[in-house]
Amino acid sequence: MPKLDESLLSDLPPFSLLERSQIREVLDHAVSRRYEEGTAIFREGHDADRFYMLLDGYLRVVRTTPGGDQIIVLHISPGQLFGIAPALQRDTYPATSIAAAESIALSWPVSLWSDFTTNYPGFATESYKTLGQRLGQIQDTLTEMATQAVEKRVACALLRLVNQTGRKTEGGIEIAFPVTRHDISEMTGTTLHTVSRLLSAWQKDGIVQSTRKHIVVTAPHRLVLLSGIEG
Amino acid sequence: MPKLDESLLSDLPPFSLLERSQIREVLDHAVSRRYEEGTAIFREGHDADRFYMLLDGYLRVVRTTPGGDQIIVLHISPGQLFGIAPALQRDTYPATSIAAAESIALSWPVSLWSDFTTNYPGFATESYKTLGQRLGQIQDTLTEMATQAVEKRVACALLRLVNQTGRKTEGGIEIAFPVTRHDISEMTGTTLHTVSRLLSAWQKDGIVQSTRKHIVVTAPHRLVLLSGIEG
DNA sequence: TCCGGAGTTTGTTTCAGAGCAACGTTCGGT
DNA sequence: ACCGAACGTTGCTCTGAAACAAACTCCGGA
Repeated sequence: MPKLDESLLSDLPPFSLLERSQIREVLDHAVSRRYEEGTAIFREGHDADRFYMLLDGYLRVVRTTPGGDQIIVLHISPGQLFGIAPALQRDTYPATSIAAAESIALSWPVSLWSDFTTNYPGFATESYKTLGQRLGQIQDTLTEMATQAVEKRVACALLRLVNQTGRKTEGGIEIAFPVTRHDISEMTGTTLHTVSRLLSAWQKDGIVQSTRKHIVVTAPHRLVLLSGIEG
Repeated sequence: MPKLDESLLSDLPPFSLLERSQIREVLDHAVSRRYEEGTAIFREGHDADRFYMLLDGYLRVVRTTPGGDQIIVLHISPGQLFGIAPALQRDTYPATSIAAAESIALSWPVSLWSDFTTNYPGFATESYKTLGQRLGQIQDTLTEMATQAVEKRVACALLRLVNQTGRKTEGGIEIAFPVTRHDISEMTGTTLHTVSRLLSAWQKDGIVQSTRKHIVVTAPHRLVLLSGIEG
């Protein structure tokens, strides 16, 4: 295993207040690993024995119903902690996370969690902040799911992807990792058929531009309108 | 303000590991207040300046969409912490909480949060545990909302109420606080009409027994069946 | 080069459940 | 005792979106 470079972490919020030597410690305890697209990092219900930080790539966090239906609860972008079940006194992961594109993540054994929170200034604060954001975000999704029609939900989902992972290109904002119609249907609780129809219609209207597994939003403002008022 | 009795808190998880003298301290900083049915304890978006513990009664935690639709995110039962936005570094409450029945709650200024977590053993642990449970619960609801048909959702909602607040009576398990059809519709993202129809049907089948604002589940096992497999 | 599977599109059918409307019932206040 | 408001029930209509069905396209591997 090659030595990890300290600059990997020094700018990321949970570690940004640390001394150089502390970052060294953190890295020395970390395991770095690469995940191919489609690979699971951990699975729902398994022993929560490690916690993670995504360095590169994108993940989807997924829940499965007893009936076999899946839904995508949220996406993780580089620089975010995930699998932080230990912070919540859980002994088992509440969801599955899967690499949506080739990804790299660091991980630590849960036994270090309390060390991290007590010894490293800002780490606990930042972790709980992410947790708070995530809780709020899920509540948003829930509310949206309960009250909005499919078209608005899909518009919102697209906007969320764009805000979280979008990068500017000529002709619009591009979603930075592979997304299928099916993925979007699992974010919005609908069928891939309906999503496909909506995207086709929007493409005809010049709002989006999509090919297989790849979406560019050409007119974000018009998508905001469709999503109902505020962005 | 009368002196509060120490036995109020000594058995509740977040405080159960504390010395008598520590409980005294906690109580001396607390403000106790009574809320009439229908009163808001705090509202979405307002400054998160206090955190709370429900001593008696029941609360609903509610979110409102820009379009004016409401949904009930969760219910709070006696002994639970709520309004713990400060634990998540939020400066504003993410939802509104309303007394579903006459209720009594203690509260403390947020400035004490870090004192509590550092000085009182078990307090931090227990708080984050509740948080974790709540996050898991909301993910459950979200998944359910995204994948299940209305009938199952309503059945699940009823079972959740029963599990959380149900008490045995002759002839079934009774939900311990006033619930309207409209409330249930706001828990399940449907209309009060549909809920009314379902309850009528179930009453005819002898599964529930309801009068205005009051529901008794007479055949919980049959409701479990309707909710789809596991309880 | 061909094959198979994954992803996508589009048409048609069907129905659960929202929307609308009207009425009945219970409750609290005066 | 009465009134008005909040809560609940039920019938009818109509539509959004699921379900079913069938092809088409792209991609990677043998």
